[in-house]
Amino acid sequence: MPGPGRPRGFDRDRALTAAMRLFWERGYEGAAISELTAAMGIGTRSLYTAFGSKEQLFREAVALYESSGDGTEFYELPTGRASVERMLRSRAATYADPNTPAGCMVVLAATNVSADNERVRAMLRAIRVQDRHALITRLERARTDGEIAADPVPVADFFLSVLYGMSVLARDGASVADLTRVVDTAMTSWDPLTRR
Amino acid sequence: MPGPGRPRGFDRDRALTAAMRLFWERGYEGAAISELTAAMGIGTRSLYTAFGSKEQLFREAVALYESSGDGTEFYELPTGRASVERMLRSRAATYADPNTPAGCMVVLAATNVSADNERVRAMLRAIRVQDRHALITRLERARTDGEIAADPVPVADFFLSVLYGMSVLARDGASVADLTRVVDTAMTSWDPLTRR
DNA sequence: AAGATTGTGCATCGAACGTTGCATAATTAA
DNA sequence: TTAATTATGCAACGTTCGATGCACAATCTT
Repeated sequence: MPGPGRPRGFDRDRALTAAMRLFWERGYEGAAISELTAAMGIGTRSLYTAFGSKEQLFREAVALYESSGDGTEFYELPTGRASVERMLRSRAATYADPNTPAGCMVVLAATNVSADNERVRAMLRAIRVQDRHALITRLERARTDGEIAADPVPVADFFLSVLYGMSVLARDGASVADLTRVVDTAMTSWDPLTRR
Repeated sequence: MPGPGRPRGFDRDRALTAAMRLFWERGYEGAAISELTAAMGIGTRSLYTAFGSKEQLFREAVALYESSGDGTEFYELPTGRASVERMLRSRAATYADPNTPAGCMVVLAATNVSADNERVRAMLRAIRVQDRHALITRLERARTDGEIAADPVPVADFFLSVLYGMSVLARDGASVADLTRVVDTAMTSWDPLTRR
């Protein structure tokens, strides 16, 4: 259903994917419009007609990033331990995947930003906070199930810390095998959590 | 020993400290020269006369940052466990100190940069790699001492991951108490490392 | 065929970026 | 006192940033 008007001369989804990759690699401010248009294979005017502004393009890119990766389906696994472990291993594999930029876009793309773009930074933080609460919720269930005895909040923060740190390690060149071993070590912390 | 010429009209160390704080908070590219001069209380020309360029100012700021925090003296503690634990607790306290910007400058100030400033990013990564090898060296000693049985490299990467992740948690608002609990949990991974 | 609507290329906008030239001020050395 | 040397304020540099005005192209609707 094209509607009236001249049809778009490029594939919007492919262009958005290219923008996502560049934002992922360079961060919000590190990716210039001129670089984005080059990567997307379109002109400046087409970018603004199709996406509105750099910030709106970034928001769409983040939404695509989130919908591309595995969501929160690991949290439906029967045990808290399996949920956390699956989450960490899945992320480790994508963070160090040589076919995509290293690390997590939500963690890295706006860690430090100029005063003008604080909104962008706050947006990514909101996603992290939301993900944190999803993890806390899963760990609370693990406690009511009698699987762990510890307070879920610090446990969640511990595994989040490992998760976030893996993004930096990946940026510094860590392989999937390297990150997998990090997860192995992190999971040895699980058993002590079962005891009060 | 002033030497010839008009004397500098400001305290160079205090100005550098102010620059360090702004770089720490906003990152290399996020801190504009105009903001730096405002924070340092000097004019543009004085900044360039005294420090040469933005990149040189940043390098001095990083050097100051490194010399300000505690160095690697925890690695001289008798056990590997005490070394690692002291390092993590010390960093946790500074990362969430309300009197300074949250997190670690070396981790956060150049995680994503534009193509022009890749050198700055590489410089901070070099520091991280160097710190990583200091930790690996300490853990190798722990193994030869018979304190741990595991391979030191993945163990180092695990604790580094926790460390790096704490910077992100601190940026998202974690308190010293929060990070301390993260360290508590991380240290429960130590005992399993002693067994093969 | 005519009108309405939307996309694209070109040129360019104002603002901010990091940086510098120049005249002048303030000091030491001769 | 004079010369040499360094610091500062002012104004501006060239470049890049994100964003836009406008003419024209290409489609749907009537």
